[in-house]
Amino acid sequence: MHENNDLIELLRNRKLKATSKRLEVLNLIRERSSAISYSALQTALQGFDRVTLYRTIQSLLETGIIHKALTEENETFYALCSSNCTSVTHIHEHIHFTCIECHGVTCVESLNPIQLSIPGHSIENVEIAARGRCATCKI
Amino acid sequence: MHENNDLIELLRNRKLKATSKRLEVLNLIRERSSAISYSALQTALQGFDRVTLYRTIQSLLETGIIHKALTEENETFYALCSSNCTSVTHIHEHIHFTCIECHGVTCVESLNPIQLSIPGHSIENVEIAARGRCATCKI
DNA sequence: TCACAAACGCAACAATGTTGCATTAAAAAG
DNA sequence: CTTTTTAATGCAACATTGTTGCGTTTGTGA
Repeated sequence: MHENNDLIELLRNRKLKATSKRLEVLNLIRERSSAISYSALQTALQGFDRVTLYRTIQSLLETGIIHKALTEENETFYALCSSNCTSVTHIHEHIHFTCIECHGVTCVESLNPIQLSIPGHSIENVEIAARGRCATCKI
Repeated sequence: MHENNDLIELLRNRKLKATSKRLEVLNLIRERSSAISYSALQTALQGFDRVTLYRTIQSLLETGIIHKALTEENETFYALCSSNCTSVTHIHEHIHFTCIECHGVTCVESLNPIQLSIPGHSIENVEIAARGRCATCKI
């Protein structure tokens, strides 16, 4: 393992052991600009035990290292959290954008911060999923 | 079957046969104020074949009679579409609100219409999932 | 009422979720 | 640096949901 010092620190800050499996998973998620689907993770991680992948994802989710991207696809997508997420604070201001052409899922920042209010309800956090064409597929 | 005439019409408009199974499912979805989870559907529909439920949901989704509610829960929730949805036009302006106390999922209207724009991207539709406390659980 | 197309139920298999437990690897202690 | 402690992994096993094919049943239009 080479340039993983930052990932190792990321894990240790969350009291997770910096194991080779977790580093493999995190490297995969980090190295792409878009979110990665569960099946893509599986495919890339040949020889990885199914349960290990399952539990690795769980612990990374719980500790705020990665997050799920809500999409209308039937698959689950994962992406790295912004640096200030923890198991307690786990809030993203960004939008999960699904391209209806290439099916890539990316985290993009919204220009204008979304301010929602629903009468009688208290709102803790808000997730936004948009569908459309990404810059590459827009013709 | 009693007051199902409107549901029968709804199905026939979409060129779906108004079968007893579909009416059962639609009645369940309609009769509650909140969205219904897959497992709740299954529980309520004892003796329903699993595949039939699966294909019923598929066809109702495809024809714009019901829609999925995106939530951060691990379950899928379903709710009736607004009356003008079809297989082509399938757009909702409302928000899917998940209560972190009672775990109910409801479709609520947003006060101010959300206007998003992402540089370089074309946006076809937007889904918003909010989490918080509903009016009942807000103490 | 009949014929046809659509929907259903069953069987079967695939993919993913989930738990317990023995083994192994990482981190902390000495 | 070695030992001890603790967490993570791999395996087995089972649960849940997704998905397809096909013969039978049901709804609908002729």
